[in-house]
Amino acid sequence: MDLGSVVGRMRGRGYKATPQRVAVLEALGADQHQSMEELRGRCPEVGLVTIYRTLDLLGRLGLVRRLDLGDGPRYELAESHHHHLICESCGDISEFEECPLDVERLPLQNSGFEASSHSLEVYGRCAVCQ
Amino acid sequence: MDLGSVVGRMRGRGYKATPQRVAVLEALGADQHQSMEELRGRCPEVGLVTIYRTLDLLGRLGLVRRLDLGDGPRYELAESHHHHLICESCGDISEFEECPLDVERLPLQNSGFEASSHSLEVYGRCAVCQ
DNA sequence: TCGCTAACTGAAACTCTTTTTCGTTTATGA
DNA sequence: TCATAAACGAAAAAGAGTTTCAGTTAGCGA
Repeated sequence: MDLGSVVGRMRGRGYKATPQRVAVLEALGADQHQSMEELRGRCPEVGLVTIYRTLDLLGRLGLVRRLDLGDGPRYELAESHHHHLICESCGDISEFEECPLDVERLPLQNSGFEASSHSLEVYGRCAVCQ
Repeated sequence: MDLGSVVGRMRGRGYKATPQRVAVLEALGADQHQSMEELRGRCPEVGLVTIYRTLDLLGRLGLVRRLDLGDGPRYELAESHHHHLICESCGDISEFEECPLDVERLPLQNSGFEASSHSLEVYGRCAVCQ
């Protein structure tokens, strides 16, 4: 999803496409699963409060996902569905695309639960740390 | 794993099995994925600082797992390996035992990553909220 | 069983992250 | 261009978690 369509989607729902919001979106697009500190560094002209509010808004619009991989919250664009390999030794995070989930084995039929998304993290030791 | 063996394991590593630590362990055993607030309610005689320190110690011993399911951290005994269905509407959390992961499809061979554990959460709407 | 000591506890103070408040500014539609 | 609801940001507040430190205790050895 490109920036233009995101801006259009925001306007369509009655939200203003301010320069600050666009800056946060661009910061989010620059890398995967960034911490607040990293995001701040990518848009230093935007006030801290505004970053928090923008992430909240984008989250409610379904455009941004909030992760918690062990060391504080991280944020990523929701379009990038992937999973994480987290090294418990050095903290490095890498991602993989293919979803190793066997949907048939999810206990959804009997429970009446309707799944909309999921999150999978694999913890262990990366190649460097072994 | 029963309380006795946990106490034995702690002593064996040079840690003392104090009444406070036992109380936290019993509180953990009372329910799944509890918040700090719930744990506090289950062992009100233990100081807040000691609960944090005990959870940290038990985590390092591999006896307790820390979860983050969207609303702050939660804690559970590591012995109970299961996954979570989280209702985004009412916040209810239920768990299921069977692991729907297709290990063959995990990209571990080529990456050199050595997995030791994983965490899977499915988000959606529970039967009641639909 | 007793006493020693390293380990442990908890109240208070502190740090860090996130949220709220409120006066000012601005994107957008008419 | 103008009006105005929405948004911004600085400061203050709230909240979660950590550190400090003086007093207490579990567990070992005698």
